[in-house]
Amino acid sequence: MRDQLPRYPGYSLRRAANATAAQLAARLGEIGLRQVEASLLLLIADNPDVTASALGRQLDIQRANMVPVLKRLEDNGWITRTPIDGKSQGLTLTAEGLAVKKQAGAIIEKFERELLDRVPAEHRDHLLPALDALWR
Amino acid sequence: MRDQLPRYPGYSLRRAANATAAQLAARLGEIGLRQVEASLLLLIADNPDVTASALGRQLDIQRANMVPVLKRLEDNGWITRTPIDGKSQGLTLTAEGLAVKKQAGAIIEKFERELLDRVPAEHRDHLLPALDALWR
DNA sequence: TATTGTTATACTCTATAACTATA
DNA sequence: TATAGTTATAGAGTATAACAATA
Repeated sequence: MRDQLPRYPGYSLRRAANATAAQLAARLGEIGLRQVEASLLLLIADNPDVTASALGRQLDIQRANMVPVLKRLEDNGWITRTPIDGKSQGLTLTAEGLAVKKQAGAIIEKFERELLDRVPAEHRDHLLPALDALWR
Repeated sequence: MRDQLPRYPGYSLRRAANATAAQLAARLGEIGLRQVEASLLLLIADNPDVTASALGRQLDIQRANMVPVLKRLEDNGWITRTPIDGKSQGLTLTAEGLAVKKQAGAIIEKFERELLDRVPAEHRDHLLPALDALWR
């Protein structure tokens, strides 16, 4: 079929993102994690007592949509909430949460290494700077 | 906030794809189109009498999920279906569909040009080949 | 047997509005 | 006034199973 769409970088960007996201989702799925949950565990590990709102801003996820995601992390015993003041609560990993975070981190590190390996060497160092220009 | 995620090309790939997709969606929304509809109009224009199944394979969209999308294109009078054999039907743009396709094509061309312009010159030519390696 | 088009369904992701309580 | 957390809800996008008709 005649298809000019792959010549568009924006189109290929989306296809590449979808393809790689599906691969990572499959790997994280093996330990019962979704991508957003893995991202949250990594962020919370590096930022003890972070608030749900701050995490949402960092990941571009609306406050309202954080609620069910964090509830699942809490129900699994991976995070705890401690009051900061009357309206904010700090999120911190439990020991179990830290163990899962380490697993997730290892999966992600391996995935990202393999992803970069698939990029031809002459283009490899250009990928991240080019992507950065499109969203940061 | 401490955030190591942007150092991962796979993460940045997804963030960049989300950010740029949102921008294109906004522009296509001004003429009442979603991205998948624009892609379909472009593909059908280049492949008269293409089948729904073939389009789905090309865009990685399941047959079942093509039904409501194509129904909307048909309800708007942008495509017509003509029987090929007893079980297949060819899709072709109407004159109205072609007019909308041209508008969509112009929006996409402009969007893609501006997207590439945002990538620093030294990285620009590497973006598409790097992305291609991740999904094609 | 494989393919096409279709229906039904469910799950995820995302966006918006609104509310309470607190800073 | 602005922010944090929450509830409810609606719209997309996506995945699976199943079916009839046809190749």
